[in-house]
Amino acid sequence: MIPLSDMNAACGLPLVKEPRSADDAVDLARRLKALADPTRLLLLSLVASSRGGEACVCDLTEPVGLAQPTVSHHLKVLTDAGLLARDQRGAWAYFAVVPGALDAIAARLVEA
Amino acid sequence: MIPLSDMNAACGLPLVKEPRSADDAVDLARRLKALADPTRLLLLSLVASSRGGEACVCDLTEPVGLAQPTVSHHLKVLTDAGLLARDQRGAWAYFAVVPGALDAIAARLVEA
DNA sequence: AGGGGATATCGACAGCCATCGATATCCCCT
DNA sequence: AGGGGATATCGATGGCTGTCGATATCCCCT
Repeated sequence: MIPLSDMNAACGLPLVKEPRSADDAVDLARRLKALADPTRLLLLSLVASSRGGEACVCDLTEPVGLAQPTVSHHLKVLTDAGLLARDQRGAWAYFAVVPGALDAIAARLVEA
Repeated sequence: MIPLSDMNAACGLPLVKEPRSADDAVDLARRLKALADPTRLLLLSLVASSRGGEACVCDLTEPVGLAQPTVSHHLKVLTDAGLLARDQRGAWAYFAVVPGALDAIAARLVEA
């Protein structure tokens, strides 16, 4: 961590508090990219509002009006970003919203 | 607004609450896209942590390590998304974070 | 009026991404 | 074992986007 005084000296910008670190920006941007898509926001909302808080791909394909591989792709993006949890039960894959995941991102958004 | 019962009948998905509307998803995704970039998160943070809560382009070019047109482009994206306010004072353009803009997006993220 | 500095716009280019059809994989049931 | 259904992966494609240099615009100062 570079001291605030050194950063001021380095870039000449008068700071009143520490700006977000570059690493934090990269990581947060990666998670926000997963959310910054209408289809994925819709999928997230559909899963969250489903009975039991979970849904399988076959339930989601028709509401979003996209082909099955596309829906599967979006669910993978959301899962890789830590927003959805995947639970395989027999031939079906059930997806549920990871508790607190959205809140954590929202908190990082407003904290700085 | 389609009643919840009708939506259940239409898509067969058992819902326990209303999912996010498609229009809301499109609008929120548009704003999140503006945030889903490391450079723009860094710029936002740099502006917010600057003395007086504002900074001009010439102050931001060096900290982010990008060319002036690129920084200007990112600031325009953030301004168009309602996250930054532009104030022209003489030859300089000062940018400041719009109060409550980030909080509003964070709130929409967790509300559903 | 003219010159110099700060910012915005333009055109181009490379890389990423959403989407699809086709196909592969996996699981259950008979 | 084999068939059928649910899901994941692959390859291709069109569109979007981050980046830059060059240029235009605007403002101040002399």
